[in-house]
Formats: sequence, structure tokens, C-alpha cells
Amino acid sequence: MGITKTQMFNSDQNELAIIFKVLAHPARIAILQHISDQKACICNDIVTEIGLAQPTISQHLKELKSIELIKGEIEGKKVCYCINLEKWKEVQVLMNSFFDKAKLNCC
Amino acid sequence: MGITKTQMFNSDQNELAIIFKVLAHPARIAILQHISDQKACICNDIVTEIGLAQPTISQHLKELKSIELIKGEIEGKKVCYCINLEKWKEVQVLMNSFFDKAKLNCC
DNA sequence: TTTATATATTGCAATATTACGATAATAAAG
DNA sequence: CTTTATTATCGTAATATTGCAATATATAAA
Repeated sequence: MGITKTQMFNSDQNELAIIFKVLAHPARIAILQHISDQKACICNDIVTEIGLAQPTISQHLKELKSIELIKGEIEGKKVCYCINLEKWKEVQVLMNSFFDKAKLNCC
Repeated sequence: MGITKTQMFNSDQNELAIIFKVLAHPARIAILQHISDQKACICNDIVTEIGLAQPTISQHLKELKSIELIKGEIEGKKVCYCINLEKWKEVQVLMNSFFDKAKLNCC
């Protein structure tokens, strides 16, 4: 159907999946790299750096904001986006705790 | 368009995005947890545990196999899936190196 | 060989995502 | 107030994903 049966899974599984989904696009990876490299944090500069249309970048930024990986500060008519380090670390811990649980005890 | 402009991004960005995309579904998170918890590694047991239809689970397993996070061993008429620990750790390292690069040097 | 069991593949309907043009909203500059 | 610059939102076309019924494939059991 194209619709994920969210109700069949627990909230941890759904939360992790949502985080992974936000990260599951090369443009969003690139945006995060540009922001954290300080190459560009102003929306329009990111548009120039990456080369997708402005509405497309704006949409990607919105998705990154939706899980609070970045925050946008309004500076006059520009918006400066930066990494939300608190959430950033939280996400990293979450992923690592998922990965650390895997054991090699299979058949 | 719905099509990702892969050619605009470098191979690291695309590789990371593909890995995140495979992980971006609660059913696939659940499957990995079941396998690594040893609750179920036989395909049909996973179907019973999770409650999605057999073809659906089979498709999710295929996607997990596509990036080699799991491998499936044929045991008679059954297939035992287990975590590919080598790739598993490789993916974890890749993610951490991405997350470790973020700095708080923004405006 | 026939039947039962386990998994994979195909085809399709429902829904989601990606990208962008057009346009709205907002704020600084003139 | 008007213009310009920057970002967000809306609408929409193209494509991708999800889930499952039907079916194919493969092995074991009878």
C-alpha cells in the first residue's frame, strides 16, 4: 500500500526509523556536512553550494528541523541554520545503543 | 519528480544515505532486533513475531541483505538469517565518523 | 511421485517522497 | 510606501515505497 503500519511497532522502533528516514537522503547529508563544516549556514548559501532549487533545499531543511537536528535562527531577512548539538549527540547515542545490541549468537 | 538527484552528491554521501534508507523502516529495525536478540532468525518465525505478511517480510529481508547487514543461510527448506557482524561494525563506524565531524562553530 | 512446508518473485493498488515553478510572507533598503 | 532580497509554502508531476494476493520455486516428508 505504501503506508507504513506504524501501529505494529513500538515507539523506540518508530522513533529510530523516523530519524534514519530524515537522514536517508544525500542532500540532507550534504546539508548537515555543509552546516557543520561551516561552509554555509545561510539557507541561500546552501542552495548555491548544493545546486538544488531553493524550495527543495527549504523542504529538506524543514525535515531536518522536524527532528530538531538543526535549528534556524532568523537574522534579519536571512536565516542561519546550525547543528543542534544536544539533539545531535542524543541521536548518536541512540544509534550506537541500537548497534551495540547486536550479538553473533545465531544458528 | 520523486527521483533523487544522486549524481549531484559524492559517493560517501550517497552511500550513507542508502544505509540510512535501509534502516528507515520500523519493520526492518524490528527484524534486526529479533535476529540479534535470537528471538527469531528463521524467516517464518520473523513473520509470526512481527505480524506482516510473508511476502512483505521477505522483501524487507531482501533490502537488509542488499547492503549486507544480514546474511541468509539455507538450512533445508528454511533460511536462517543472521547479522553480518563485519558489515554491521563497518556501518556503525561510518555513522560515528559522520556524527563526530559536527562542530558547534556556527553563527 | 505426490504432498506439505518454507521462502522468493511478480503484479498491482495505495500512499509517500522528491523536485520545482509560482507565489506568499517577511524584513531591510531606498 | 515601494522595491529588493531571502525564505517558506502551495500545487503538482514524476518517481519510489509499502504491503499483500497470487504464484513460482525449492526442499523435505509421506
